[in-house]
Amino acid sequence: MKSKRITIADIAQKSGYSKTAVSFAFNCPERISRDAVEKILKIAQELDYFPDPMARNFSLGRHLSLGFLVPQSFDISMKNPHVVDVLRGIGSVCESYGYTITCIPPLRSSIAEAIKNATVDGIIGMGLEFGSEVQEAFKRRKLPFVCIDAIDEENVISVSIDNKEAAKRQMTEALKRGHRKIAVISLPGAAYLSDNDSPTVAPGVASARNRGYQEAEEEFGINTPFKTYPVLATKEGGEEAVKRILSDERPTCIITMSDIQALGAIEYLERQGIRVPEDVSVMGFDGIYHNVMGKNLCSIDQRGHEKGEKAAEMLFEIIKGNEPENKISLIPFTFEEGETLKDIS
Amino acid sequence: MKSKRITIADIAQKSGYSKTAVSFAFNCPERISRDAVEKILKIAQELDYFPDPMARNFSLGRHLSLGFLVPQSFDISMKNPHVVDVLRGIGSVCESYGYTITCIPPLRSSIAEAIKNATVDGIIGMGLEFGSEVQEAFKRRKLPFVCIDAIDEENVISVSIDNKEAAKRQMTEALKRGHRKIAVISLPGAAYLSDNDSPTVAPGVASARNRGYQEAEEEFGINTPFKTYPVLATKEGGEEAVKRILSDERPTCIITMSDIQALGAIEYLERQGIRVPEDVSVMGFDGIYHNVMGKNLCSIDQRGHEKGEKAAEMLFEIIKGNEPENKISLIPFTFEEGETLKDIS
DNA sequence: AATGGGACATAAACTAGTTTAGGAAGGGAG
DNA sequence: CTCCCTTCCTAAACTAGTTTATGTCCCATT
Repeated sequence: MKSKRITIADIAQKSGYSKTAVSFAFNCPERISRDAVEKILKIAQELDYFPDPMARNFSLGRHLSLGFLVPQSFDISMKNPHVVDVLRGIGSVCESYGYTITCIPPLRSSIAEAIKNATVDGIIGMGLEFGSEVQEAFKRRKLPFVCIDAIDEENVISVSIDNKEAAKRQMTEALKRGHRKIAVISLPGAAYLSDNDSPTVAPGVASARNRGYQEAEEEFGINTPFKTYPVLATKEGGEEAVKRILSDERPTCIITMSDIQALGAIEYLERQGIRVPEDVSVMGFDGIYHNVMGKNLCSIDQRGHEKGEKAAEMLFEIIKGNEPENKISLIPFTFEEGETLKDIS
Repeated sequence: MKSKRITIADIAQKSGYSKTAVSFAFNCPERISRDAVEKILKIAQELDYFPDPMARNFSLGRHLSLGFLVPQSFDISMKNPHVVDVLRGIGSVCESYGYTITCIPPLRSSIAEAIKNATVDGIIGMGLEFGSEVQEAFKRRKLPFVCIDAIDEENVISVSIDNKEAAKRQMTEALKRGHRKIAVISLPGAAYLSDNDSPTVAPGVASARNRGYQEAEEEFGINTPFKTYPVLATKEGGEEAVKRILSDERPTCIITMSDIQALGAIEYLERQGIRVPEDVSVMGFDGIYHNVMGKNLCSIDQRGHEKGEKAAEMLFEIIKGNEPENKISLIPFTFEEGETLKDIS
């Protein structure tokens, strides 16, 4: 007794018209007599029929959806407001195009598997490792693709800020204020692979930023290099990194690669009775928290929303068939003054 | 010269096997000789072929994606961390099922249109108005459907906290601390339609909460009713409401229906030199901000993540064909003490 | 030699729409 | 009366896969 679903053929039969006529009644009523349209729609109404959008999209060779490939598990990714900001930017563009946004988490722990199964017109990746399986998956699917935060990667259309310059600015601001003992809370995974680790892996934002930090130190003539503590871009990551930092020599300034790490760091420090910025300065990165524990967070604003918007717009261009003239699109960043960075000079 | 895409038929031809064999090679290699599988996969590799997931899903009558129907525009919705929290919960369940999450914004400003075009196996709606077109759209699409925050609505499978009780608790805590001049920052849209406004519209969370506020007042024998200021659940909404509140008689306590409204309210108040809680107390609702301007925000924690998880799990049950025994699933809430609510008794 | 079973392969139908190419009918012009 | 042009409509092919029902071949039993 499983009620087979009603199709265009049923409506055609009941109405005495052809499938073509029914299709036209829904999609281009002007190509058919007013009379026929009315009859067909009436019968459709009676039978609670509505054209199946998947069959429709399949037939038309489209999906009406853009994919957002999240770097880690969905749960972790969405805990980072910067990722949410980017998604929001993507979403607002999709909305204006009448597209949905498909959030694509790793499938069976594999990003490549997820790409292979994605039913979308194009994909925006963020913080992606370009391992060979991922490249292979994109190659086979022939899916238009834009990457956020994948500078330095050849042949990838990407959107990001100038991470090296932003990091250089961050470090410079700390050095200008007299800080010399500086710890860096960094990012995990591909992000800290150096350029020559593997030719198929993108160096990622972290190594670009590390170069920026180095350049700043060089300009100040400093040769005691900063120490890095790579952790996930989560509050817990920030806490964990601070624990490790405190078990080493205490720095005067902690530079983080993510506001949410800075949040975790500051909360942990204050719980330990270490005041920010009186005892330790902290700098964020992202520009998503203007206020942390009652203090304005000093940070780099990298306009997540704009990054998302730009990536989505570029992707729509590619889907339309227009290759963008420049592969790398740089979004301007700004340095955000804040109370969490103290002048100790 | 438009290169037609490679299909299973091309691989069948080149390999000398049938379409069936190619299909089996990818999906159930054990049903075909080892030899055939190898040959077919080799040719597929050479031609950069991979089965089209949309055609696959279409053929199998599934989508491998759950829809998340956002209440307002995507941009506004995602600015509210509570919505993000819910989405995160949905996403983590989808991820474990190997599903993607399709975020569905209104299509051409119409939620009904969006539903009609959604290519998903089921939909989770949040804060939805059940206007007749929306009901009609669901009826026609025969899509499994779970609604978050739609208590009181008959025949809808829903997940929420007990909004009336939560609000009653909120108001009671304010009254217990001696507050008598109380302003309520409420929610917009369907949310403040009373029960008899229209039979096709869900009364929504706001009216349930209003009943809770009233009950609390009655228990305290108060007959000067609280005044409500309905605005969007955004920071800007909170600011706007406070402006209006301040142009009326200044209350001793502002109860909001959303933490993000509370955030906007507190920031605006402090910018005006009005201290929280010394001059005015503020209560949030959601339990997403533990810290606002250096103060612990007093709020109701409604476990957005759990709401999302529960809704997704129920939806997967329905998709499997198991109707849930109880239509309404209540998630427990907790009252969060905080420094923004002062005892003035 | 006939029978049975397992392994392997495939033709054809099926998913639910869109679209192309063309046919039939009717009306107006030459 | 013929020709042509609309208007209205439809058969059949097309989207790219899966699946059912069947068939063939080969080998081991009776």
